[in-house]
Amino acid sequence: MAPKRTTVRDLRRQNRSTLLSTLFFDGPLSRYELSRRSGLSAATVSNVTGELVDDGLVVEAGSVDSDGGRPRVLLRVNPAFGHVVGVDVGETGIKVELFDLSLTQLAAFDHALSPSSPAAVASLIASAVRDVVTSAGVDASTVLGVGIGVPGTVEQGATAVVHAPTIGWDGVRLEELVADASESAWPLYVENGAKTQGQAEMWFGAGRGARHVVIALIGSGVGAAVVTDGGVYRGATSSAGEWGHTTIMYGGRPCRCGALGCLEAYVGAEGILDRYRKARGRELPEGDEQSSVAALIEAAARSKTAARVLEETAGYLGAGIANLVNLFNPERIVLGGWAGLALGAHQLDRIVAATRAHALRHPYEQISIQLGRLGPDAVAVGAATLPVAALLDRAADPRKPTSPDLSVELGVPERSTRVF
Amino acid sequence: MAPKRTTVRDLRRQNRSTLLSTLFFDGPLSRYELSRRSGLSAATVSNVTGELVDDGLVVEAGSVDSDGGRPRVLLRVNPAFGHVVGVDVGETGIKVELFDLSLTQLAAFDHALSPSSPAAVASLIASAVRDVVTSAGVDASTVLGVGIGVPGTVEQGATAVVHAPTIGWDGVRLEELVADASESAWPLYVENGAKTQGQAEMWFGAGRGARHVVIALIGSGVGAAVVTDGGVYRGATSSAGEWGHTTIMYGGRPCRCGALGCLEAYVGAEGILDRYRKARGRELPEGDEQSSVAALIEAAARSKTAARVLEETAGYLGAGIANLVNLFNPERIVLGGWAGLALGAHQLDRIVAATRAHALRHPYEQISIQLGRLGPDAVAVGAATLPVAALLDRAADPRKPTSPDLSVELGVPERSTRVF
DNA sequence: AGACTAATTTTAAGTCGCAAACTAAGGTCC
DNA sequence: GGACCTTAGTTTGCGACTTAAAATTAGTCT
Repeated sequence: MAPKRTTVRDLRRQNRSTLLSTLFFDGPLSRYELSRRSGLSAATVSNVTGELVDDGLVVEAGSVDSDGGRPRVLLRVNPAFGHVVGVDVGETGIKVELFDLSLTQLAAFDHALSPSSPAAVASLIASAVRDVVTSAGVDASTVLGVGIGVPGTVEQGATAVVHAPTIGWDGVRLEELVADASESAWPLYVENGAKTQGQAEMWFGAGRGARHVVIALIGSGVGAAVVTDGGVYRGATSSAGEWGHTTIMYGGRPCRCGALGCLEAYVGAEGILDRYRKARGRELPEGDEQSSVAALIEAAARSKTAARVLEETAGYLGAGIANLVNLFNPERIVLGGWAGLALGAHQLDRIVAATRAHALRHPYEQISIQLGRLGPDAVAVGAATLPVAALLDRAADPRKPTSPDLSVELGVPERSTRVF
Repeated sequence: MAPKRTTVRDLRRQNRSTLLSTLFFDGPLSRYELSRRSGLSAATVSNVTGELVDDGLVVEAGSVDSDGGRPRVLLRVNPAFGHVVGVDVGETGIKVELFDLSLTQLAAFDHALSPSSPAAVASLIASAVRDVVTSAGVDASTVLGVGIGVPGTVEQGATAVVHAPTIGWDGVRLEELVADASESAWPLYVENGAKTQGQAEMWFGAGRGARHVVIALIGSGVGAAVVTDGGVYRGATSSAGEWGHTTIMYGGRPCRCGALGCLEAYVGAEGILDRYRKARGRELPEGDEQSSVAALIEAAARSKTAARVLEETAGYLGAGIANLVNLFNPERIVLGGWAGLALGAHQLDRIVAATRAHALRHPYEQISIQLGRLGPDAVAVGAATLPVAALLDRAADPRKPTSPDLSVELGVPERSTRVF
């Protein structure tokens, strides 16, 4: 409630952050160009970049002719300033990947995960992170933080609390568990996997350049990451964006969440296959969800039943997307997730048509609907962006608190929420 | 795209704004208390408030004993610093109200409005504003701005463009039309009526103190104002929050927007009455929508049909609210609009139960569902808050551009978007 | 009246960004 | 090859800002 005070020190912090972020996203730039883009005077740019270079965050990267004058010296974020780790906790396994600051992958580990206690998962995460760091020959002290994407909602507070019904977690203090299981005191960032995947699409995929985007993710379940004004929208307790459990057919099919008529019950892989099974009147061939959905799409070329199920799916999905369009008025919709990409590849026209039929004309005219561009590693990459976002936001090593006294006074360790 | 530069001047502006806003919302406060709340040093508070007093924005307001020391001098926003006008453009008439800076109503005019051209409406607005100002004996030069709430979406840009299908407006540049029809050059703020009403509930009604709120408005149509992080959410082109036209029953009742199964077709007054008509099998007695809905609610005590229609309505409405809960994860839902208040008064328990049935447990547990507290003037009051918000945001007379050169350079006149 | 307390104001110091002057590093022209 | 131009980046001097500490002000208590 207390409005945040603004001191003269925040100026510099903010300008550091602005310049560092610009360098990060828009590649090597000269000081001159930085001045032009940020509106800051050349003098200030010179000062601030000087500091950033002294701190090792930024390095010079060659120079470029300048139409008959002193050549411009290019600056860029130092990829070797530090490393970040992204963890994707899935329902059947965990992925751990190590990146440098430019999010170039240096090493990756996969671990199968049989259902086990949160503490066991936490200690697996801790040891896998340590392994991936040592296996890449990276000095542990250069790791700036570890981002963890989990399949459930994450309450951000003094410590992150995870609710993930699909893996039986309810109120798991994952951040504490992992910290206890680790020897190193790397900052941990726990976030919903759909949100980390969305962030990855924003930074490196189909969301680049836009400020209002909804990334719709369809796999076995259905979720969404809502980006408003360039930042992932979290709501009051970080569980915003539960698109899969919005009602699209009042009184309709039962959903695994217990309610009736959720979107997920119609367009989630499980829902699609179940509808196909019913329409077909007999069991599907054996196989996991991904291959069954692929088989369904392939069958649509010959089978009227399969084609009709897919058409209906496109209709439901379009209506669901239209709801997002009407409520959030984004400039772009990104359709992702393995099932979303599969459906999109064969039914995008139909999906778009159904969206148009259900959305209001004005917000509909603003959007473009695109397929996601990132592969199955997007959750881990997105998780790894979390410590990077903290770095860009503070323009300083995220491991050192800006002002220890203040954070004690506030009671809650400050954590970045803006990401872009 | 260009990140905003921050200069040392912005510091003072921001601190002025912080202190002025604190005084506005939290009533008379001493400098000492301001220092405590803002975190600013006593010296800065003294400096800044001194300026604000010199500028006439703030006045002293008595003093309070201080347990045996120098008494605290209370400060408050000067209600007489200026006046603001709120206009509610409805489908059947316009309301124009004049307020002082503390949003105390000084005068009000109502005009019936038969369907007429946008230009005619604009000139009626212009003359009604002039009339209400002169009739209250207020000096025209003290009017800080005019807020206009309209029944449609408003694209905010260089000039506001209104799309309001219910009154036949499509792409009306209302701001320009009103400016042309006025002699005075008061700043105009055009905004969707649901959003202004939501803002009124946030400042003075059931939304006070919360930062993530959805104000659901049910009248003849259905809309919502979504407040995220204390500010009204607008989306990419300001048409966010079109809750009424989200699909809740795929393939269901036709809606006046042309789509099938919109929430509005089920819980908007028109939709309710139409469903009642069909359930009853014969025409309803003559009467306008408001009295017909009142009659329906009254009939529910005796008539099973009427009771069932209301129950069903509560069910649909609860599912619609649950969608808002799942997507936005607010801390509070405010149910408003004349039909919303009428339904809420008699069916709140049922609505809450239906919401619980359709929402995910975690976000559901965060919310409280309340009835709106403001009456039919809320749209006009909310419209009048727009120039006040601009004043608080800039902590300076909103009629004078902060820096004319800069706004020319930017191409677009800066307009406040944060409101709280 | 004098001591004491607590709210403001004044003062001195340090930070910040900016405009203008200045330096660096290259090219062009003769 | 040297005078001169062009463009990039740095240094300098200045005004604006916040802060901590000291001073002042305005009451209460004995």
